[in-house]
Amino acid sequence: MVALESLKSQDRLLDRQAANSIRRQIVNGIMPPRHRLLETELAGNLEVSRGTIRSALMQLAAEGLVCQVAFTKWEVAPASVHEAWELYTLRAALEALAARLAAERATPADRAELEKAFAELEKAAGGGDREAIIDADFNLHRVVVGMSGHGRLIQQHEKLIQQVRFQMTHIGLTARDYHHLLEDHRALKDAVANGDADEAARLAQTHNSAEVERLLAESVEEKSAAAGRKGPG
Amino acid sequence: MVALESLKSQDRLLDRQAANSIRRQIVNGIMPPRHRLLETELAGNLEVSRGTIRSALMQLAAEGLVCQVAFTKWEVAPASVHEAWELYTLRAALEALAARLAAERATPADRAELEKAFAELEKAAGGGDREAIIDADFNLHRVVVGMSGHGRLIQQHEKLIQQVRFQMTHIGLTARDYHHLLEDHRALKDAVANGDADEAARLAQTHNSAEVERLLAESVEEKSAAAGRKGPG
DNA sequence: CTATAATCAATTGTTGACAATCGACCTGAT
DNA sequence: ATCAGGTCGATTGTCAACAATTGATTATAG
Repeated sequence: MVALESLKSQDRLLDRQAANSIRRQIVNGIMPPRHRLLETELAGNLEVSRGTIRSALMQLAAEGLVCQVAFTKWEVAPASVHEAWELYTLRAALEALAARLAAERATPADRAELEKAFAELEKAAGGGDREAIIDADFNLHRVVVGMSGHGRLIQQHEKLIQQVRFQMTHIGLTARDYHHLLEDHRALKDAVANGDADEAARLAQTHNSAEVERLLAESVEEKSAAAGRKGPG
Repeated sequence: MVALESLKSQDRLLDRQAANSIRRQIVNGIMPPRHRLLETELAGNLEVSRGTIRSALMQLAAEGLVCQVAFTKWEVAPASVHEAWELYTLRAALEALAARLAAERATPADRAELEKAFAELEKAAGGGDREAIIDADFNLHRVVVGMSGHGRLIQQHEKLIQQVRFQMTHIGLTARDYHHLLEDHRALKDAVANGDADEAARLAQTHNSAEVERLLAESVEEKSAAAGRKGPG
């Protein structure tokens, strides 16, 4: 199965593989924001030509993980509260649409997959493994979006998720307490499964908006703390 | 001014210029949906190397105007009612968010630009030049989105608009009567200018949803007409 | 005549060399 | 000491040759 998957002609291409490798390093925080990327260095590390690396970097730029300054340099995208704000507002809008469509079109198979994804999240929350919870969380959202039957939405959302993960690891956005997290997702799941499109859209919207609020609150906190440290001293 | 614009290092790059050239041909309907693109041919026409063309095609693929089949071919994206449906639902979601943000953040300069864009639309509608009306329409939306101060939203929207134009020219989605079109936009403009965020979001949403409805209605019409022609004959 | 396998031309994928550009460094004048 | 200008190394942009893959064509066996 895995062997067959990896033979998809897309993943055989060297530039895709290179992009995957670099993407992993960015999303997992190995390459920090603003980290400079040298084509020659990457080409050496991954043992492909510069042209191939160039192609990979262009893909990552289209995904918003890398920035290009023409004739000058490539660098890992910046991380900031504003970037995170952009991502969450976009995410709220896209997931609201996805939830609405998913609720309208849910098939029995979809509902089963949704329940399974939620059960995984429940299990992870019970276990308390932070990384597992985050994965299960993202995966549940991915399932909902997948149910929308909206190709562009699915694609955009996937890109968005990668960017969110990147920002999360560097902005240090902490997860909410697991009880609220679980209940939020249960409500969303139920609305989608019951075909209540308006409610599903509303929940998806507010779920993400809540994250934005927390983000901005934390950033104000940090700012005032920083001001306190270096302010009237 | 134009000279300075064209010196922006981005537009100096050959692959960007090539992408712009090909994009124009796709969006203006010179290259029809599913039209095959040969790297060598394009390279010959535009007098650049194949590598440069390849880079341009990758950009256009990221914009959704071109599809790639690995090891096999490039072709212009397909046009269909489903594609158009995806674009309009996405557009409704993005423009609703943009309108909300624009209403919340509008500055006097923004409001002036908005009024100007609306005046242009009014003038075009009075003139009756179809192409001019479409341009002014898109431009008004562009201004609203620009007011959002949301970089990713602006970028996504621009890509979306290009795809919409492409689908429009091939699906043959006709413009609504100018009176309704104008009043819709006036209402949106006023809501944004008055800072009524909820109303602005609602209007942006419904304005686009109405287009989807018309699109689907027309397509059903066509289908039944086609069925009638070849059906019980 | 059909189905299967081998062949081949057309096309895309990858590479290394060459050209253009930029920013840092150095120089020298005011 | 500061700032304008020039030089140079490092890096990105572009190209043309080479390799790999594909789908169509042809040959061949049943």
